[in-house]
Amino acid sequence: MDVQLKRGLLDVCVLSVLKDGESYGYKIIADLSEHIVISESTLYPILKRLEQGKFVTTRTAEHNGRLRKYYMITQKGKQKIEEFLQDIDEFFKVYDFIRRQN
Amino acid sequence: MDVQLKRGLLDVCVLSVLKDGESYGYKIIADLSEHIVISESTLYPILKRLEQGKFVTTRTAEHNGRLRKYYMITQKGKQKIEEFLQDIDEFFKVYDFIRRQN
DNA sequence: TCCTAATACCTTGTTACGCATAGTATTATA
DNA sequence: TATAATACTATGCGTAACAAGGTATTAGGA
Repeated sequence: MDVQLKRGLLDVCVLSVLKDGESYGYKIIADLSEHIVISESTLYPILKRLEQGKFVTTRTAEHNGRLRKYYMITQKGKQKIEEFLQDIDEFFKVYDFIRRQN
Repeated sequence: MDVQLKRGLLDVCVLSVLKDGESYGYKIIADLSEHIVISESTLYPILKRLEQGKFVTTRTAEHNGRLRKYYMITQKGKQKIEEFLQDIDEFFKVYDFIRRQN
């Protein structure tokens, strides 16, 4: 997908995955890959941002001798999804405008 | 609208306005303002990019003693709109994914 | 007459963010 | 024993929105 179009989606995509239950970096990429391509160097900064903004909380747990950082969506995170779903109406209206002559 | 969501739309919005006929900076802002907020410091770099990418051509003409730079969409510019309208399907699919739990 | 708004263009600097590349380390598998 | 998979992180680049500021002319109202 076009990079600029993705920018409006990636944060919410990650939150949306976490709404199904806690997850961790590597798995989020795998789960999202069916719907949108997201690389590690894109996801981890997003997760950091989301954590700093209190849209997610984290816990670190050992799994097969390796540390895994689990991310859980917060109430604020769920609200952000809701806001997105409301804001998107404006997007659709502009889309209709662009499509008007076709 | 959310800045990140806008990023996928602004270029195509400008091209879309020009598809109705040639126009100039100030008027493009006015015409678009019904649909999307775009400031001068956002539009003029966009117009420059579009011109460099041959999506628009320009002519400068005097109007009431002032110079106006008119922008006209090219075939390549019209193609870019078409590509957007095709790409947007992916966007909608991701949108459906985000909306799935609601 | 003077001032403000409107018209019309442009540049600079800041900030945000996607992503390629690279680095580290462990476990599973062929 | 080597390679793929798992798992996380940091650095640097390029793109783009936008606030702020600058220049210049014309129109209209006080």
